[in-house]
Amino acid sequence: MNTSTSTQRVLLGLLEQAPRHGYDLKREYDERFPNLRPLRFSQIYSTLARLDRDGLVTLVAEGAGQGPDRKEYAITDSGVSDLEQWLATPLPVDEPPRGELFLKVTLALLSGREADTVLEAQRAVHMTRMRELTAAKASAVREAETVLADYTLFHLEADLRWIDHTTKRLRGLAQEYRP
Amino acid sequence: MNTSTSTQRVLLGLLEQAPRHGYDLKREYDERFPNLRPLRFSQIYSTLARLDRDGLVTLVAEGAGQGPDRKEYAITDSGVSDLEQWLATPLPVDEPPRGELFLKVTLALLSGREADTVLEAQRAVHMTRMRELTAAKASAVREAETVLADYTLFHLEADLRWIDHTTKRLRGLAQEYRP
DNA sequence: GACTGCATGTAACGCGTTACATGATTTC
DNA sequence: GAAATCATGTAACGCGTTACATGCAGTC
Repeated sequence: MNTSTSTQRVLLGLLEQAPRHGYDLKREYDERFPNLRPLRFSQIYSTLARLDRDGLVTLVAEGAGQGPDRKEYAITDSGVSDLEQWLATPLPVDEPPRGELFLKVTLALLSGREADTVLEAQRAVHMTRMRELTAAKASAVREAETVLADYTLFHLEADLRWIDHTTKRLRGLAQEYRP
Repeated sequence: MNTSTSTQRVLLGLLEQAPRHGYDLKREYDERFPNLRPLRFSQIYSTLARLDRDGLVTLVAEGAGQGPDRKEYAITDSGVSDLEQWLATPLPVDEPPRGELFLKVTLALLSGREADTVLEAQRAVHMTRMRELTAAKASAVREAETVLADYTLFHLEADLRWIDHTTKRLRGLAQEYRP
């Protein structure tokens, strides 16, 4: 079962700590990962349903508890080994990039538009965002926040380097596309 | 109409050069962007159908030509302005990251597993991939290839920096998660 | 007659988003 | 009694993937 994604694994990881129902999972996710891509309720419930169907998770209690009916799920053995395997396997690094910025530049050049301004505009947005993030990082309370901010900052920097690098090569690229 | 994605825009961009049918679009994409995420036929056809439905593209000829029936599409005025707006608008840069590696480290720490080995394993994979890409870049024929390789290389480097950076902070993070 | 290449799709599924529906309990 | 919070979902859609279906034309 190597098909599931990191969303499924987060839920498995949280359920490994203790059985929980969907609402609690959502709250704990929001609390622990406020700066990661948010998870909606609907996504949590549908992901739980799939995990259940695939035997990585089991319904251990239903209807009990205060308030409306709740469904408490627990991780299964096969869920634990799935999680373990995920942790042990590095992220794939050989996937071809989406290259949205590259696409923009290429399509601009192909159609004889100004690719320069595309890169300049992106550069400005990146600079602004880096300043924001640097400020946010300085006032961060938890170390996890700064570590995550650094992740984004490093990649924004990588983009900036590429933007500058590519700006210098625009003439050569243009010739390649319109010979 | 700001909803469409870069896949839609690539097709629009190619169709702006000349009307084409799906099969040709696929071939031209493969030729021009062999190192980007591949587009399947099914995706091209369904994307074309959506573009048609949204008025960004129009069917200009059907059935004509040698071989089986073909459907030739042309970009519309509204398609051109969509493309232009896409080129003029920088990529959003304020979206929260997916942070898969961050998630792995966090979940490892939460469950008392070795987060160190997670980062080490990832580091090794990254190093290997960087060597491969550097070699590929050296033997690249087109400048577009090297520019795209640089994009990936810069981001692999950013990941590596983050991996090293985070490795040094593991103790602090661990304390934060298990107080 | 079989195979390859050309050309177009459909079906089913995964994952994600937005919007909506349903009820029960707690609080004012 | 109204409103907020708790808790669970469904429906419809977008985009992407894999697998499968169809049928024509030219080649061996």
